[in-house]
Amino acid sequence: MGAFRPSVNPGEVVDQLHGSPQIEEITDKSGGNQFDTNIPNLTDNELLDPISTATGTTPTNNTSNGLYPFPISDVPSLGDESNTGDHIPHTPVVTSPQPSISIKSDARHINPYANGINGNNYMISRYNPPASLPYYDSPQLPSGTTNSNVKSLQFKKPKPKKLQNQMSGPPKRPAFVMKLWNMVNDPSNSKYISWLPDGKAFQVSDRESFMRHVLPKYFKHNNFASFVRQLNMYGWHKIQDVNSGSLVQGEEVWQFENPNFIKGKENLLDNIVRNRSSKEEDDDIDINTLLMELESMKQKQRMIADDLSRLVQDNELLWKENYMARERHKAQSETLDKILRFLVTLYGGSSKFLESAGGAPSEFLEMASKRDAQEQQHHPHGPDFDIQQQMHQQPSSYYQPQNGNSRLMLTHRAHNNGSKSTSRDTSSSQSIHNGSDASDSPIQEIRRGPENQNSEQLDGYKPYPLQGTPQFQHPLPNFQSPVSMANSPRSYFPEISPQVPQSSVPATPSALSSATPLQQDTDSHMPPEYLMGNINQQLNKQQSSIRQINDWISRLASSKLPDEINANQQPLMDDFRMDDFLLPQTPNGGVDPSLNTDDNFGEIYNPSQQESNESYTDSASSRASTFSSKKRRDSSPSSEDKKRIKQV
Amino acid sequence: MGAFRPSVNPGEVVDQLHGSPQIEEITDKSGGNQFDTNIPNLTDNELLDPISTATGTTPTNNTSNGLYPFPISDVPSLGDESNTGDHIPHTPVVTSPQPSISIKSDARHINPYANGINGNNYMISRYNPPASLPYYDSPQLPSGTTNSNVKSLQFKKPKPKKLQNQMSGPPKRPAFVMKLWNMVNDPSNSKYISWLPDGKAFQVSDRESFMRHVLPKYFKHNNFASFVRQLNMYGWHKIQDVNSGSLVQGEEVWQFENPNFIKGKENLLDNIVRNRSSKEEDDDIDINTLLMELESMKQKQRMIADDLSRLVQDNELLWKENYMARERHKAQSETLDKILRFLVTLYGGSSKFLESAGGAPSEFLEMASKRDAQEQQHHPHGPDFDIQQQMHQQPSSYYQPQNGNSRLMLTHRAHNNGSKSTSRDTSSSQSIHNGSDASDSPIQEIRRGPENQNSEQLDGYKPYPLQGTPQFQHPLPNFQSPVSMANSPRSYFPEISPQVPQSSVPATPSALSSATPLQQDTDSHMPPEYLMGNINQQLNKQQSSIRQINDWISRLASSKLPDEINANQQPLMDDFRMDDFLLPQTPNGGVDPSLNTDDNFGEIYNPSQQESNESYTDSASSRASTFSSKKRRDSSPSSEDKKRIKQV
DNA sequence: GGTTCTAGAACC
DNA sequence: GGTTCTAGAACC
Repeated sequence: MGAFRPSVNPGEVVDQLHGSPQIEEITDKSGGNQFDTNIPNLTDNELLDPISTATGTTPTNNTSNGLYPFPISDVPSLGDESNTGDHIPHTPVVTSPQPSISIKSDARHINPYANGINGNNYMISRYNPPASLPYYDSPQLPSGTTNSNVKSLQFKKPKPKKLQNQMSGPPKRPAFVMKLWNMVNDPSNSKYISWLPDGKAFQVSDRESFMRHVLPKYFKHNNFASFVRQLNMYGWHKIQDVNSGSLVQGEEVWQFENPNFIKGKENLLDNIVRNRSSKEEDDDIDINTLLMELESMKQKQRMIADDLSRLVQDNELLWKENYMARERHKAQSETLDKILRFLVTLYGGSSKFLESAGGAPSEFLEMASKRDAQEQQHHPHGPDFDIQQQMHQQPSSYYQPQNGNSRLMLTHRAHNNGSKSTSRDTSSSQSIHNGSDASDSPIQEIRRGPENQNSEQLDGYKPYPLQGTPQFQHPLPNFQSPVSMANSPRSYFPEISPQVPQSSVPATPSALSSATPLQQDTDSHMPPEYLMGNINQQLNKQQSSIRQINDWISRLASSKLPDEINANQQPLMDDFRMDDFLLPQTPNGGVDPSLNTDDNFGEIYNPSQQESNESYTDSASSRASTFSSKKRRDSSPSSEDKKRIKQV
Repeated sequence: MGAFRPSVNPGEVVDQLHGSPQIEEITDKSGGNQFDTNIPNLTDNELLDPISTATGTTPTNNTSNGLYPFPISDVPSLGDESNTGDHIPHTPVVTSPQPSISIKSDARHINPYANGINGNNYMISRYNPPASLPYYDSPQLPSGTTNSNVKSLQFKKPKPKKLQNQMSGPPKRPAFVMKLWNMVNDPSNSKYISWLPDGKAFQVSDRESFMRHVLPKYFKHNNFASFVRQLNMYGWHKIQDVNSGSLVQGEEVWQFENPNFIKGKENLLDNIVRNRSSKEEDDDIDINTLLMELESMKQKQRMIADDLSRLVQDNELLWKENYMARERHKAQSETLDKILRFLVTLYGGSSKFLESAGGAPSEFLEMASKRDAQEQQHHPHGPDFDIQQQMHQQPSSYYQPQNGNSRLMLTHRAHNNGSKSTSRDTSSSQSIHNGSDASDSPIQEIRRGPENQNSEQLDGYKPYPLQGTPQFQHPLPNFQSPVSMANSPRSYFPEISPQVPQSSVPATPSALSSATPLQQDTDSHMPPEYLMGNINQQLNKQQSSIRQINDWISRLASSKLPDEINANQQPLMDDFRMDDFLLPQTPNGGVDPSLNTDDNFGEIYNPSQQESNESYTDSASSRASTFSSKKRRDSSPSSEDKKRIKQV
């Protein structure tokens, strides 16, 4: 049952506020009155018939203990005028003998029985029932009614209503409810308080008389305001009386209704509960948990931001580190190629050597040049992999992996543009070989693509393009940029993550982003196994290349030398066997089976990569490992070894 | 002036609540009274002398327009009993002629004038003044008084009090305040409302008479409750009367005080302001901004966590990538060393070559073996660098950088333990050279330390220890662990960040950590320039090593061949000049000056690292770059070159 | 800003 | 849970 909101013209609503019932009170005049107003006094009829309530609470005649200072025994002496008492003492609960007007209305808080000029002249109640109140679930509540009490609506968790029926024993009804129930149903009070004809509300016809004659019988006070406070506390609401101010009949009424306080339906009283105070748990945890949650989140956010900052710095360094590792690798590869080519130049002319080696060095070189191109096809994303949409900031610049070796490699120009200051700042520490700048130039690539024609100017560099693949020409963003992933070079390496979302951190942290983040729905992270597979593939390729080089060297060493030095080669090869270098051997001369695993790291990692002069001495080690100490002694360029080689 | 809290014994406090003044009201009886109570009626003396208020509002005799339904003209007909009117109409403002008891007290909210039994029997006011109210800044407020109204205390920003004195014109005082001021100061109302003797409060002696005779003259209502509501709204507070219930004198009093409502001090009225409603801006923004801020922070935190997760994955991959790049580099270095050693083996015996080359290869190798040890001293943290306290999870296992090349290198065993499944899962894709497992074993290190004796079993591997430096034997934590930095391998590389805090993200996100995070105070991030400097140093070392190798090869090539093939070498060297391989040259044969920058990336990066078969053809490129096409043609192992070499 | 109905809060 | 003082909220 909700508050009825009749759609009357507001202009037609007569202001009846000042004719509405007012609060009155009994004033104890037994001690004398120094003022000139005469307070009517009452007979003691009603006070001699206290009605026991559900809790059995009745007023006591205790005036001296201070707990109930209002003396019941004083009431009879309050005045000298008797009520025109027509009430029936101690009759059982019956329906109100009041004249009944058979107007039926669902409009609660509206008094249809007020003797007003216009029965349709409704007064709109000011009470906006909170949505959480269980007795305000009525669809009659106009949709336009909004409750702006944010605290009570938004922060109070709806409490599960405890079902009284499932409790053992009779339901415990609040004392006030039972007092009121008895009060209204007692015919002896019908002059002062009575049911409305429809039995859905009660009215207090004369506050003053009610206060004096009825209230003290049930409560420890005769304060009408306290009575109203209790009514409100238990869910009653005043019905605005449209005609209470007209005073045509001279009747002022206070009418209260409660959807669970219906004449004759005592069981409904079980639904009447005292409105819980906001003090008990709800409000406190609401506001305090909010505060704590906010503070906790702020702290966590700071810590996450710190982690993020560290990670960003790590990442920045790692990208650079990777880039330079690639460069080192490349430089070494070039050196290797150069050496090989030099050896080929030395021995390549020997057709006899090539045949005896089982393969032409030129073939190897040719194949080696192809190996990265072959690796290209192992990439899950081909050259046509579409990452354009990820690059709307720099739509025409992205890194296209061109071979396995340069998978994470940044271009020179891009890197220079992105972190020029960093590299320049630290370049002062590198001048170890200064004074010979011209000779300090790095090793240059031998094989060059046809388009690398302007590499003499650094900024004009263009990478060698694969056919049909766009080039990576634009600078990378500055690595120094803090949290945002948008500036991460990750987006330039689509083979790591095919879906690189833009930065999800809003630019203005204080702005509550009404737009939902875009990347939340899909987990774009690449499984590490995938990338590790790539890396391992590259590693395998790399190892196979090295293996081939060593194999070639081995064949070169074991086979006949070129024609020019062919005559004396045999003694050398008897003593210097390249297999000793290339294959790990057990002490008994066999191949170490423990090294023949498919573990990549086991294959490539050499734990004894220690730089020490002792490793070149015979007293270095006696361990029976891959190489026997004898073999190691043989491999060291000792004078003895050189001597034997020289014998060739 | 705050609420006074006398420290009386609570047991001595007499409950006077029910003897306190009550709310009363005028009931219009002009239309007849159907009830049996007699309401005293009033004379119309007072109503004929309306006092104009500050706003000039006076009740009108309008009974028909509905705006002021209480008819003033009806009042004279209300009753038949006259007040014992001793008031002076329209006299100027004078002090109350009431009998004055010269009790002076600072105890506000306490009625010292109540004719009680015990003047010290104070009633404690229930009003806890909010701290934000400007008129409750009194130090008299007991410190033990706590206000649990969190909303009003914690979330309402203190509004700067607008200074009325700085406004132009006379201060605008609220109408209610002026009405009350006039009301209390009008001697004609002294019977009903008057100053207390000390002039710091006023009292309403007889509510009923006051409501009937005074209120309508100033307000649009005769509702005492509304009057009290206004009083509360403007900062008045009821003074608890200890003797109001004793009724010894029969006098009931409603006494209200306001620190800025003092008899004779009209200027204080400027300080009386209506209590701002919580509806206006403050409460709404307080609670709504809190909600919005919370939601915004949650959203941002989700997004930051996503970024963090991505970065962690990136980092994980990059660490592995770096590790394997190190391995590749090492394997290449070993290959290079092997080739060189082979060459030394081939040619080292020739003392003539060594002398002509200007340096012994063994010297180079020796020096090369020292170079990383030399780099070791460039590390800012020596072997004694204390990172033990960062490793309390694995206190005895950390990575000690042993040389520059392995700066980021993980140990084999550690890596295997950490990500064994990953490497195993992807190892199936590497069996390109399967069928020859024994021969597929990786290249082994030639130089071995004395302690690498059990490397035939992979798990028993021990790295070669530097003297006095602890070994890195324990496995690294799993890289898969999500956000926490504690599991980052970063802590194993102290040269990157000397202070690696433990994870700052609490394990239980919902727990509001009372402990402050440890790492917040100091920015432990390493400047990138520092690490870049290290990297550049390594790069320089690496480059210088390669330079030396090339230099050595160049000398080797340009010098006389070993004795055995010495006779025919000269024609080869005339055509095959290693300098062409090693130094970038301009088309005119000079060294390309554009490459002689101190830019590290420019030094090491070779943009034309494209693997293509075309790079071996003469038609590959015509760019005038580091190598002329002629030189490139020369460098390719063409049959012509071989032929020339063969001529040697 | 005023009036009314209702709820909050403190104390009993 | 009851009583009292005060404040909130809606409407005027």
